[in-house]
Amino acid sequence: MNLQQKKTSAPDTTVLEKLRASGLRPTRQRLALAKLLFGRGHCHVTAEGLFNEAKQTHVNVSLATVYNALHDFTAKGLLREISVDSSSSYFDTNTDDHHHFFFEGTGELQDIPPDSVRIAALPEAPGGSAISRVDVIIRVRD
Amino acid sequence: MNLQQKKTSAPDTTVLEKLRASGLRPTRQRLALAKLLFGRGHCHVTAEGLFNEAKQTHVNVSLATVYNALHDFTAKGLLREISVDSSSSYFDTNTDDHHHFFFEGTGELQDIPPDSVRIAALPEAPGGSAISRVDVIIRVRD
DNA sequence: CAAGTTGATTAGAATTTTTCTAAACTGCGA
DNA sequence: TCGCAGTTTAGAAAAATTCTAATCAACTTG
Ligand SMILES: [Mn+2]
Ligand SMILES: [Mn+2]
Ligand SMILES: [Zn+2]
Ligand SMILES: [Zn+2]
Repeated sequence: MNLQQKKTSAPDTTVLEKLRASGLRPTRQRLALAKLLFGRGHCHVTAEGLFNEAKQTHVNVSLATVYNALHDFTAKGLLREISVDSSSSYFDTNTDDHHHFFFEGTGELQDIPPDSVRIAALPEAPGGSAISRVDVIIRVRD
Repeated sequence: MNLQQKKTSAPDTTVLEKLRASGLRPTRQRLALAKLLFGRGHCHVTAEGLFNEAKQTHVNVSLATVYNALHDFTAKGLLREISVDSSSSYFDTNTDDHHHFFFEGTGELQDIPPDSVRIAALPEAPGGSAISRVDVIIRVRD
């Protein structure tokens, strides 16, 4: 149950290179998860959600490995983590600077077109600290 | 260990009335927690943090009761819940419309003076949904 | 190219955070 | 005062996340 990668006959070159470029070993588990994450358009996933997708695709990884991969990808800038809700955190395959709608009923996230939010004034970062990110979350009731 | 309220000889009238006005029974446990929360200036607490304060003040409540009280207070508009961090959610005694600095190192929250953030443009709420709140969180590295 | 070394990775186990639900309590009407 | 009904509490359970020991694989050496 702990087989590691074997040379895939038709590797998804794009995803493979994405991992290599970031300095993460393209293991069988990471490749499979990266394919699920980056193989189609941008999406917002939870650990549990990605884990379930993996199961459906017969990709055998533990939930802990899903967390590890999500955190590793985030640390390398391939994903962005978003906290909107105490229930669980979301990971966003869109790492461009952008903001979100959060649908309180369904728990879903949706990107907001970058230009439709404009912040006119921002305060100074307090005492010797530096701004690392500004998150705008528009909560909507559906 | 399950004694309920008994008439306190010198009740904190302000806190007592705050609970009565919101329609929550002013039980011994809620009064004690409300006193910790509202008895001083505005603050941002986690369930665990408030639970520890309670222990230090020899207020005997279970952690589950702290969660119940925080959620009840939030439902009645006495508190506001904030998600910034997957580790745990925060509850804010300041229910006015305002935004936050989040110190990534220490995990602390700090209010931003209301006028120093101005949002110039906001998008329409998508398809038949209505905006319930806009949260701006400025993450800073300390 | 085999074996040994070392650092990276995986995933079961443990921990932390939050919620559920049965029991305890309280307010009210008889 | 007593019993009933809705409310509240908190131990137990569940859900979310992290820890760590075992495993794996890249690299070095012979
Ligand atoms: Mn959590
Ligand atoms: Mn949880
Ligand atoms: Zn997004
Ligand atoms: Zn605040």
